[in-house]
Amino acid sequence: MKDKKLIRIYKKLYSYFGKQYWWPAKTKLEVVVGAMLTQNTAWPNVEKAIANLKRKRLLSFQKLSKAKISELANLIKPAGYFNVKARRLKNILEFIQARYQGNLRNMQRVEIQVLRNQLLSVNGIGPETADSILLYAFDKPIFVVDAYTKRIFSRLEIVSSNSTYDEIQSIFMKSLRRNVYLFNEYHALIVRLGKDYCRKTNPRCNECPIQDRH
DNA sequence: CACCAGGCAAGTA
DNA sequence: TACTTGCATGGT
Repeated sequence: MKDKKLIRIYKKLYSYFGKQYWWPAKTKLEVVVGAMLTQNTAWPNVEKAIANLKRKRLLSFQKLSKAKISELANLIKPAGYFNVKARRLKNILEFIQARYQGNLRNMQRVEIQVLRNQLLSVNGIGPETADSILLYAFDKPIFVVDAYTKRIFSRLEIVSSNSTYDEIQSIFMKSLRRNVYLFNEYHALIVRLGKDYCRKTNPRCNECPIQDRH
């Protein structure tokens, strides 16, 4: 199924907003940590939490692994849900230690669907977090679906409002070339659009670059 | 002041 | 299977 609409919308967004330069992190580990912390949380709050970890020189695999959950919880407070997220960080760290000897480079070589299933088996990693890690930490060609994607594209009647994560993902991946750069920018552009334009309280909705109501 | 943010898991019927 | 609720800080 060759839906050109998705390509058209991508081009519109890209020419309107330009390149988004995601993910805003230097290392794979920082992407993983950021992906966990940003669950249902505004990015600026995640930045504060990560800055706290960096200030304590804790943003390395070994240091994070040694840190107590209570210490992590205390440092990541600005990102919200800090008790839950500290536990979840430990879960992914323990998984990487057990399965990959704590070496993120070992994960890079693993086939995408295999790695995706492994990530999904970790308590605290759902489909969006798994796919964010795959795409933005490991450069795997997979499309990240989030709340904005669902809302905006269901109002455009490209997906239905009761579609599941996998259904929406499948629609995007069937109509787009399997290309890491494209998937990277497209998701980032959707977030940009959703944040800056497409919300009820925002009067700028009129000047929305894809010309519709979301 | 209310609302919500780059979700997820666990509980309920 | 299909909802609902808890988790929590900080920006608008």
